[in-house]
Amino acid sequence: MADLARIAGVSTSTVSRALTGHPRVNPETRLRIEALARSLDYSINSTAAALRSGINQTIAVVVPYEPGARQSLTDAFFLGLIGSLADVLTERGYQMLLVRTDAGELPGAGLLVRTGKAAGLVVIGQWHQHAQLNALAAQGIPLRGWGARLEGQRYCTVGSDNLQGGRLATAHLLRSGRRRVAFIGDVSLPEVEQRYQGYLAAHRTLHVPADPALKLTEPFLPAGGLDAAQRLLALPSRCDAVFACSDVLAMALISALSAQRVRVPEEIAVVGYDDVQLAAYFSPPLDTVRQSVQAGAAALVDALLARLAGTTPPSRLLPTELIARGSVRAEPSRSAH
Amino acid sequence: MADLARIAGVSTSTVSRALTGHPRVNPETRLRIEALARSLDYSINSTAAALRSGINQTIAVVVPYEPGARQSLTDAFFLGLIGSLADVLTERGYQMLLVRTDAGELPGAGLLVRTGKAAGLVVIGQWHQHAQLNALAAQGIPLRGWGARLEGQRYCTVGSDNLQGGRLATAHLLRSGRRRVAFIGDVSLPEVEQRYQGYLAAHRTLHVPADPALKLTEPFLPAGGLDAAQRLLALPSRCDAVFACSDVLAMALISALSAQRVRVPEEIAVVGYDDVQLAAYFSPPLDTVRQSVQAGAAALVDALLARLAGTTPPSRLLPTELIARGSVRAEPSRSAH
DNA sequence: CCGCATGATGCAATCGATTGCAAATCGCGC
DNA sequence: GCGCGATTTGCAATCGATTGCATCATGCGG
Repeated sequence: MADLARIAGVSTSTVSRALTGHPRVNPETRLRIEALARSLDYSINSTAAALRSGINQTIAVVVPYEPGARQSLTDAFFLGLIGSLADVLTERGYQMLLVRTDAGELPGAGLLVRTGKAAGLVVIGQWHQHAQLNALAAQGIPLRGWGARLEGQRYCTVGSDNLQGGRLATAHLLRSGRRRVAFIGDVSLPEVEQRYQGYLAAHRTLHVPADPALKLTEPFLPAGGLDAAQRLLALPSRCDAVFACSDVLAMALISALSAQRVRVPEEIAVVGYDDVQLAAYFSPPLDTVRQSVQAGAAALVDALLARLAGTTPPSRLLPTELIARGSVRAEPSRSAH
Repeated sequence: MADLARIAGVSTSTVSRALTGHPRVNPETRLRIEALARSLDYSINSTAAALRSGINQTIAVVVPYEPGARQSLTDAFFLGLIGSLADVLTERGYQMLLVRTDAGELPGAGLLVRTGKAAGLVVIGQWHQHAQLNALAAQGIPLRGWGARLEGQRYCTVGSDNLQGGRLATAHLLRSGRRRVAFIGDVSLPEVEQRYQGYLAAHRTLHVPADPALKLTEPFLPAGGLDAAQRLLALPSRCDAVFACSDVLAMALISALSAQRVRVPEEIAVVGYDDVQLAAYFSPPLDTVRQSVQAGAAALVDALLARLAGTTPPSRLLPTELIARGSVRAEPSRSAH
């Protein structure tokens, strides 16, 4: 910048003001400087600018992995959410830092803000780190998380209405005449627990008893779906429907069932969760509870930006929507049997 | 840092040296300063450090969107690649900036490096921006791209061996006895064109004539698969196999075919490309050409870091692998019919 | 007891911008 | 021709570290 100033015959102050769009510069000086900058292809060093002005337009999206297990980031729903976050942040004029960290080291993510790398944090993922997030929030780190709203929460979250989602899915199955609905998911995760509560609520509302033996704990991985199929088929009294807590789980389950020549939806109806892109093209096309990644990403970003601007909006629950396609009741136009 | 120095009774030089692990500090002074820093929970401002030292440990991953069309980032393969890139970069001690930009503005991505936001670029995505990438590379921007190797390329790419992939997929279909194999993909994309060349090569090798009428141009979107199904079924002389250039395309196609009561693989065999996570759980389980996102991400990062270190390794072609499951020949244990 | 090698620390310049305040310039009316 | 307000521009301090070089303390041999 000093060079540029010398060549242009002005001071660096003027160059700085010209290039940052400061109003107190002579318009023609600005034009001259801009042209010169372009011809030298010079552009402002953003590190120095950030240091001096204290303004930071980058947000860190933190995706913890389970402590120890360095499993890679593959979850279809979260990947989609990351894609949408990138889009939304770009649109809002922010940069996105994508950060993987051990869930046990989550408090260390606070450094991203304290060291000035990011203005705030969006935490994404399946985790049990309620307390750690609270600690971060207590340190004053601007923070928004995707997930359930919990008791004693000092940070603010955005998530879909899991209770409603669980209720919708389960009611859909019960209303189609199913009576023994299995639940697959890891209820140690708050979001899943809430879906399970929805599952129970639907049973209560429709006066159908829920059999605790049909609650299967499985991780959010394809292997969980395969395992669930084994366990369901080994049950003394078989189920006639399954509510799986993610589409990936549901698809892996259906795949394992059809390998065992169990027909879906005729013998066992299945509802998933997330509405990932491929759910519509599965066969049978998957009935699922949609949580919109676009809406979720936008809500997360807006909430964080609001926090950075000083306001403190409450946690938000995004509505969920049941998408009926063909894994509960075969649609006449699609059924291949 | 000045405060910390005052409290510790030393100069900021010493604090800096203690905290960055400089050897010329008394070990016990260092311990004292580290303890103090921890108790005040102070940590080095990385913006200032980066400014002064000129060291930048962040890499920008750039994902262009088609000019004008602000379509959101949903491609399963690229999302998976992004996830793996995040993992690999973290492991190598780098931060990852995820950047969306209009493909027409790609040269602007050079600013990320010139302004000091990132040390180098990884460009990901389906694009026609050969010339623009060349321009970036000519400006001296450290750059690696995912994709095909092209004539006159001044930047270096990492990609899977599309020619081999196309050949593997097509030969697999022809060897299963199919004689009319359709090709679905957008050959204006270099990677797809190479897969098409592989498709032709396989026909030549196996002495089967390739019918140009079976080459359908479709974009990499589920809608492309649906459209392809319509067009294939409307053909005067039907095909008995399809090589689809992505798994998403293949799944959407199969979904549309079964809605029309065309059975896969009995009537039409299908091979996809990518081996996305859900391909194995589709029904029928999808035969596909695997490109490993982990290997791809690692190769991209290593190539870029090598470039940053001054060496210039050549472009790399990663091997592809055919995964046979059940969409060409039904596997006995899995067939549900 | 002195000189010197060695290791630890401090001084001050520096990275590349931004910005409050002062100074310079300009135009215009009296 | 002078004074004054409004614009433009420049000076210099500042953001928070890093680092070459000088200085200081220490221990040890002579």
